[in-house]
Amino acid sequence: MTATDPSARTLRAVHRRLERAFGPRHWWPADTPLEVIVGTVLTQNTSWRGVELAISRLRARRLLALAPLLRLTPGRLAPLIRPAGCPNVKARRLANVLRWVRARGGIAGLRRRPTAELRAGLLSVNGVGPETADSILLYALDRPVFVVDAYTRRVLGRHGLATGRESYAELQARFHAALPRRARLYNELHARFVALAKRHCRARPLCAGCPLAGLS
DNA sequence: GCCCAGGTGTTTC
DNA sequence: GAAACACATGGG
Repeated sequence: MTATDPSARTLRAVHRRLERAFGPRHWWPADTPLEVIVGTVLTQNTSWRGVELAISRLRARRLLALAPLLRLTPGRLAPLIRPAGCPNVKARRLANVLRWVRARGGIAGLRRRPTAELRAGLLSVNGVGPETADSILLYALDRPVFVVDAYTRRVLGRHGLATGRESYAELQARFHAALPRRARLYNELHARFVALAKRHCRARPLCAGCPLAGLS
C-alpha cells in the first residue's frame, strides 16, 4: 500500500470530508491517561454507557489511580465494574494491564519508551488485543497509531471501502500509508468515524446528508 | 425474548 | 489463519 494507491486517495478524501463535517472532536472521553487505559479495557465488546457508570463508581470511591486499583483483588473490583459487562474477565484484564504499567514506572515511565516497544509489550498482556493496545497508545500516550474499531469497520463497510474480511493489521496499514503519521490527526479522524457512525451509518441504505455519500 | 454493543482468549479444524 | 464459543451487562 503506497501513497499513490487509489485506496489511499480515497482515505484522504474521507479524512477531508469528515474534517469539514465534524471539526475537532477532542476525544477520548476521559480526564487522565490512566482513565483512558481503564476505559479501553472496560469498553471491550460493550457500549460506552455501562463503561461510564463503572468508571464513575470507581471515581466516587477514589479508586481511579494506579495504586488503589492494584490494591483491589479481582473479587473486589468485579462488582464495581459490573455495568460494563464481563466483570470477572475485565477485572482480571485490568489488573494485568495495570501491573504492566506499574512495572514500567507508571504513565511517566511509559512516556519515555518507544512506541514499538510499548505496542509489543501491551500485546503481550493477556486481555490486551490490537484495538485496546492502539487505543492506549493513541489516546493515553499520544502515539501516532490509528485505531481500527467496530465504528471504523462499519463506516468503511457501509461506503464500500472495506469488505469486512480485512484483518486489523491490513486496515490499519491502509490508514498509515494514506495519511501522515501524526497522533493528533489519527485521534481526530477516528473520533470523527465514531461521530459519523453514531449519526449517519446505522440505517441500511445510506441516509440522506451523509458526508461520505458518493465516495469512490 | 432477542439482538447488539468502541474485543479478546481459547479451542478446534 | 479462520471459525465457533465464552465472557455478562444494559438498552432498544
